[in-house]
Amino acid sequence: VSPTIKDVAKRANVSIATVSLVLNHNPKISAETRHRVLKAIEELNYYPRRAARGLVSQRTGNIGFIATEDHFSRSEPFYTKIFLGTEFEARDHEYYILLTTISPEFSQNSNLPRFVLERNVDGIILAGKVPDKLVQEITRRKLPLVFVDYHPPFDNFPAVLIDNITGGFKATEELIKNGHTKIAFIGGDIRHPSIEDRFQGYKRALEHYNIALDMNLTVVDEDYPAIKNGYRAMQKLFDRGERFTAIFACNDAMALGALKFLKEKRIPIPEEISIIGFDDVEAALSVDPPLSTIRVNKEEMGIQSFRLMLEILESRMNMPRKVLVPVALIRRRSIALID
Amino acid sequence: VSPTIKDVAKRANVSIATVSLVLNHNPKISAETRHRVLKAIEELNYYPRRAARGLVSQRTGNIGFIATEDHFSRSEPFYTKIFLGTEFEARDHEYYILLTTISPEFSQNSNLPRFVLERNVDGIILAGKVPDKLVQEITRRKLPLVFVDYHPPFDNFPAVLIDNITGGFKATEELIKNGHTKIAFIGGDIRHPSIEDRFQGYKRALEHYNIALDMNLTVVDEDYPAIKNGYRAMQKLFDRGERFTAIFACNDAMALGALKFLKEKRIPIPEEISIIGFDDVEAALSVDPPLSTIRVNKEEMGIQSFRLMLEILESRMNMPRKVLVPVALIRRRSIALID
DNA sequence: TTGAAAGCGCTAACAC
DNA sequence: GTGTTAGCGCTTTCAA
Repeated sequence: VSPTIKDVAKRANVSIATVSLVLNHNPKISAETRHRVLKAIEELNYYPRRAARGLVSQRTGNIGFIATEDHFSRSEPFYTKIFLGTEFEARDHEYYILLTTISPEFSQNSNLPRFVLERNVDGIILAGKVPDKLVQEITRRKLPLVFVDYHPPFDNFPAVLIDNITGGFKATEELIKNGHTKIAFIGGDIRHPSIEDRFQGYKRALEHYNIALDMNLTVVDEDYPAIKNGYRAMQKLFDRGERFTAIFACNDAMALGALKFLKEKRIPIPEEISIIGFDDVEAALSVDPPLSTIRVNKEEMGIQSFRLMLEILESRMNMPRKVLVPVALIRRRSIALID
Repeated sequence: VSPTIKDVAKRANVSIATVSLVLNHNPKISAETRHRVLKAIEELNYYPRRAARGLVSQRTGNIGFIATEDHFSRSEPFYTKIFLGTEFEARDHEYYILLTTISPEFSQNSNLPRFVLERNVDGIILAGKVPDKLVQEITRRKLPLVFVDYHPPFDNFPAVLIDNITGGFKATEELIKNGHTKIAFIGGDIRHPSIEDRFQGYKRALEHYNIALDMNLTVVDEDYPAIKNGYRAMQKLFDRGERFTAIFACNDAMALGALKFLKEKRIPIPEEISIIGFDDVEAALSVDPPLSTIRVNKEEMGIQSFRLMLEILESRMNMPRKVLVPVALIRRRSIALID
C-alpha cells in the first residue's frame, strides 16, 4: 500500500539507516545525500509509520486530554476551546491528542480511560476539576501530568491556570474607578480555588483603594456558579436589605443570573447598579446591556498546557511549574460612572 | 517498564503465540490454557501495545474525526456532542478517535490533517459541511469516509443524517393541529440540504392537510441560519404585510431571532403568533416563552456514524448506506391553540 | 491444541 | 558519512 522506508532507500540508492538518519535530522549526513533522500521522500509521498517508530522509540507520539463529560459538553465552549488550543499546538509538534471524557462520579471501580491502561499516550492533560481518584490512578502509573484550569489541593503538579487574582483585582478596580465603593461580590462555592482567587482579587482591590471589606455585601455560599445561583445570590443580597451600587460576579453565568433578577425587579442597569462578570462567555455579549467582564484566552491556555507537557517529556523541567495566563478587562455597557 | 507478551507467556508457561491466540479469542485454545493465560494477564495487569499490534496488522485502531473550526467551537455544542457520541462508541470497540479541525477556507494548498498524510487512521468521519476539496483529497487517498450531518452533492457516501423531512413535517403538523393555517416558514440558504429538507417537510405537511402553499409566507433567501438572520427574516415578512398566526423556523437560532423581533414589536407570544424551531438547542429552553422545537439526538448521531465506519472497516457494507436518525417533537409554551 | 519462527517498519548501536 | 544488523512487541503461517 503506502511506501516504506525501504522504498525510499531503494529510490535514493542508500541504506534504510541513512533514510532514518535524514528523517531524524542527523547532522552527519552530507548535504548531497540528504537532498537525494528528501527528493525520494517527496516523490514517493512517504511518511514514516508511527506505529513502527513508536515500537522502537517506546514513545507513542500521543497525548491524552481528559475532562469530565459535563464540563466538555457545556454550552459555553470553554474546555472545547482549550482543547482546540492544545490540539493546534500538538499538530505543530507532531503529536496527536486523544480526547476522552470521564464521568464526574469517577471512582474506585470506574474504568480508567483505555489510553492510560494501554499506555498509549506519553502524557496526560487534565482539563478542569477532575475527581481526585483519577489523578491518583494516573500518577500511580507514572504518566506525566499537566493540569489546565484546575489544580488539585493534595499535591503539586505542573499547571496552566487563569490569573484569577489579577482578574478579580482588575474587575473590582474597574468598578472603583467608576466611583463605586459599595461593591457586592457574588460567588459560588468559595472552596473552589478559582472562585477563591477571584474573591481574593476583590479583597485586595478594596484594600488597595482603602475601601473596607463588608462581608454583608458578599455571597459566597452558593453552589456551582450557574445562572440560577446568580439569581438566588441577588435574592439573598436584597433580603439582607444591604445597599450597593455595583456587583462583581465571580463569573458571567452568575452575572447573567443577577442581571435577570435585577431586570425582573425593574432596576435599571447600569444606571442604578453596575455589574461586571468574569470569563467573557458568548452570552455576555448578546445580553442587554452587554456585560463588562474579564476575558480569558482559552486557546492560549490549551497551547500553554501542551508546551508544559512538552517540557516534561523532553525533561527540560526541573520543578512542577505553574503558568498563569493573563486576563484582560473587557469594557461594555453594564458599568456606569457614579459620583 | 510495563509487561509484554513475553512476560505473560513466561508466567503462564506457554509460548507467546498462545498468549496472542487467547488475546484474539481464538476458539482452538483449550479452556484450561485460556484460563491460565488470562490469569497471568490479570496478575501482570497486561495490555497489548497498540503500536506493536498495528505494525503487523496494518491497522492503526484510530479513526479521524474532522469538522471545521467554526462548527466545532460554536457555543451550541452540536458537533461536540456528536463527537462525544462517536468517541463513546469507539471506546466500546477499542478504537481511538483523533479529532482535528480544519479551516472552512480549506483549499488546494492547505495542509491536510496530519493523520491523513501519515495514514495514521483507518477511516475518517466528517462532521458537518466541509469543503469539497477536503473530501476529494481524502477519497483520493482511498481512506474510508463517513459523513455525519452533511452529505456532499457530488458523490455518494455513507452518511448519518437527521431525518429533516420528517422533522419539518412534524413541526408544521403540530402548528396545524393547533388550528393554524397561515404558517410562515423562515429558513436560511435553501441550497443547504438540511434546510431544503425541512422546507420539504413543511410543504408536505401543508399538502397533507390541504393547506395551500403561499410562497409569500416563506423566507428562504437568508444566509446562514443565525439569530440575526431570523430577526431579518421576520422583518421581511412584516414588510410584505402578510398575515400569519404561526412560524416554523428552520432552526432554533432563527426562531430565537424571530422571537426577538416579535418581542421588540410587542407582539405577544404565543397568543398572537405561535412559533416552533428545530434542533433543540439549550437556549431554546431558557428563553421566554420556552420554544417548542424538534429534538435531535446528537450523541446518537455520533454513535451511528462510528457504527457505519465499523461496518465499512469490517467490509460488512455493500453499498454506501444512509442512516436517518429520528427526531422528536418537543412541546413547550411557544405554541397556542387557536380556533 | 500449542510452539517456532518469520516479519511488520522503523531506530540505534556499531562497523567500516 | 553511510551501511549492517539486532531488535521493539506483536500476529500469523506452518509444523508438530
